[in-house]
Amino acid sequence: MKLDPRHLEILAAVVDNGGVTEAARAIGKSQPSLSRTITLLENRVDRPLFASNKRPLVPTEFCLQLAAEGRKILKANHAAGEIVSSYKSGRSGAVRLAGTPFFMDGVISGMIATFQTLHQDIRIDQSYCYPLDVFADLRNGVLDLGIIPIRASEVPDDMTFDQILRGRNVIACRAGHSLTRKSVVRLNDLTSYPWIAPPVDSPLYHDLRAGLEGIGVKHFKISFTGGSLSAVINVLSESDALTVLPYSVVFRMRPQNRLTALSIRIGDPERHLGILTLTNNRLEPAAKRLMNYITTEFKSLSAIIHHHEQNELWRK
Amino acid sequence: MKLDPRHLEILAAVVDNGGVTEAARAIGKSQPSLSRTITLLENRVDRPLFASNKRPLVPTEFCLQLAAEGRKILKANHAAGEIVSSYKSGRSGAVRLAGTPFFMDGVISGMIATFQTLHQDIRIDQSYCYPLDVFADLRNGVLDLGIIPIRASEVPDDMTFDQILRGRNVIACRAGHSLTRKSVVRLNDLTSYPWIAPPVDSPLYHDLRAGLEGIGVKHFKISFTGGSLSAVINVLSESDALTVLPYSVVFRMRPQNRLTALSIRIGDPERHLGILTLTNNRLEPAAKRLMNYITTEFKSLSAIIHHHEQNELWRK
DNA sequence: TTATTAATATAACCCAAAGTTATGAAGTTG
DNA sequence: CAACTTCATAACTTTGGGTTATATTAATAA
Repeated sequence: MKLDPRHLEILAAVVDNGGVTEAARAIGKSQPSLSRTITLLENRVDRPLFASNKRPLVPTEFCLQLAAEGRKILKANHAAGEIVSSYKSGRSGAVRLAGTPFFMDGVISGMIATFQTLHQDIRIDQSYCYPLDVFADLRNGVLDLGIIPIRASEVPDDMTFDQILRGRNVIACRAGHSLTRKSVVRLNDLTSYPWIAPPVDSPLYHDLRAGLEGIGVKHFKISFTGGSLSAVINVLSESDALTVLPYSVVFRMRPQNRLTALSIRIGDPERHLGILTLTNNRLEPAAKRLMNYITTEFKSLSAIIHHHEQNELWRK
Repeated sequence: MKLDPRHLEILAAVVDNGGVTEAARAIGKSQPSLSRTITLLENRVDRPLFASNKRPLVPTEFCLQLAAEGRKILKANHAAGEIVSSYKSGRSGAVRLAGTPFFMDGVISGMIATFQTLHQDIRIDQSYCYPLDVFADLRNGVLDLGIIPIRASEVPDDMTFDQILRGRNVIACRAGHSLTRKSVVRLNDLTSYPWIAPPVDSPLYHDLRAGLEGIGVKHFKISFTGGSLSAVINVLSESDALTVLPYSVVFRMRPQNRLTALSIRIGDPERHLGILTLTNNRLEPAAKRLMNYITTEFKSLSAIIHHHEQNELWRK
């Protein structure tokens, strides 16, 4: 005997409200509607649900048992509604984001941490990849947000790019490096130190080569390559090696006092950090929330960096 | 956000069966029907339930959460179905029956006890009343079965009477009463003992008066009246008093060896014990079951009584 | 009993949607 | 890329839930 779960819901409402009139008011339907549903259900189960000829409807034992099941259905259905609105409002959900490793580890992961203290029910799946992979993953739907440095002209037609930070790479070295004491850094200074290279397929690596060549540096020795940001930082801070890093990453590590940036800009000044999304793929509210959060965080980060530059770095 | 519980049921089925095709087979509907339900639900919740462009349908996190609720609904609904078929088959239910107190206590209650060991899920609401009340209670639906002694001509038009035992009242006294040793009981013998009268509004009381007057007894002293069967039995067995009881009641108490019946029939030979029901009121299967049980029990009781009469009582 | 009141049942209608079959489109697999 | 499987769409029918208006009926008061 297969029943309509809606009928059981209504039955529960009628029993719990002591009659069809009240129940109708309670669930926002008309009295005749409920009345007929009850009759229909009675026919289905081939048995009366309420004592006949009683005006404050008095449920039979049988009816009470069914109503109990109806109550369970009502409860589960309500829970489902809660889930939906929780996702709708972005209180729950899952966001899949990916980005270049050094940015992710150096800046984004910290932001994600604070974001998650605010939204425990939003799950974040973070992965690392370079622009070309981000394009592919966004397109086949395994990714919601991509955080990458890119030139405006490189943004594919089907994607939207929201810039969050002006791109700027710097040459980084350990705090207290002898180069930091020089007021002017010459090319010779750069080539005399070993270099740590980011992963070879990363934009940073490209910037390293192109940037150094751009300022006339042709030959330089690479002492270490690959690995994660923390590996690079470790090597960098324990040696006199140089590397190229996004300035924001260096800036964020300022409190640790392990590295510093030389006042030499390097890399493509047209490439900026931003969030890449599929234009036609309406974002989950949760993803939108995270995106907004990161955007505003970067706004204040930019402001602080700007302020800092005015007061300290360039005054040196 | 109010969802259709049927949609959640179907969602659960699809998730649990790994696709619409299998789910459709499982719940006995067409594949397009489920497919469209899913799309409809997706529109309602304004969010995809399955990853797009995947052929063995892969549910989203969100979908899984909703499906979990759907599973609860499915379960409750199934339980409701079980309740219905349990009532349908008469395995569960409630039976309200009433009858004259002495019959109920003396015969019926014992039968109910054994019936309930067979059907624990059938609740029995027993009460006591006399024919006129039984008529009324059957009519206003507070009673399913009435077990009363009645003449065929007295059965109301709207009721059905199924005889279960030929009526016969006897004069009862304690076992070992001096009257039992007399081969012939004369009127004088009857009037010289005190009488215990059943409740004044009972048929038995009427039988007592009418019966004694019928055989010429005009004056007799009543030493005790009212109370329940057990009170009457107690008084009867501790004294030399006489009373009128249904023979079946006396017979059933035979094993206790507390009372015995004199070989004098008394009362209305046209009035028989039977089960009274409303003709147009289809009985609950549970009630029908109890009715059948009582009927067959009485059949064997009659047979035993008959056998017993042939061999013992009337041979004295 | 009868009149009043409140609750429920019925009627007649409309429309959303569930069910169907037939068919098209899109992944998956060899 | 061809074959296969699985899902989506189209077009149509039918069920039944929603509505308002109205009739019944039970409880209550007079």
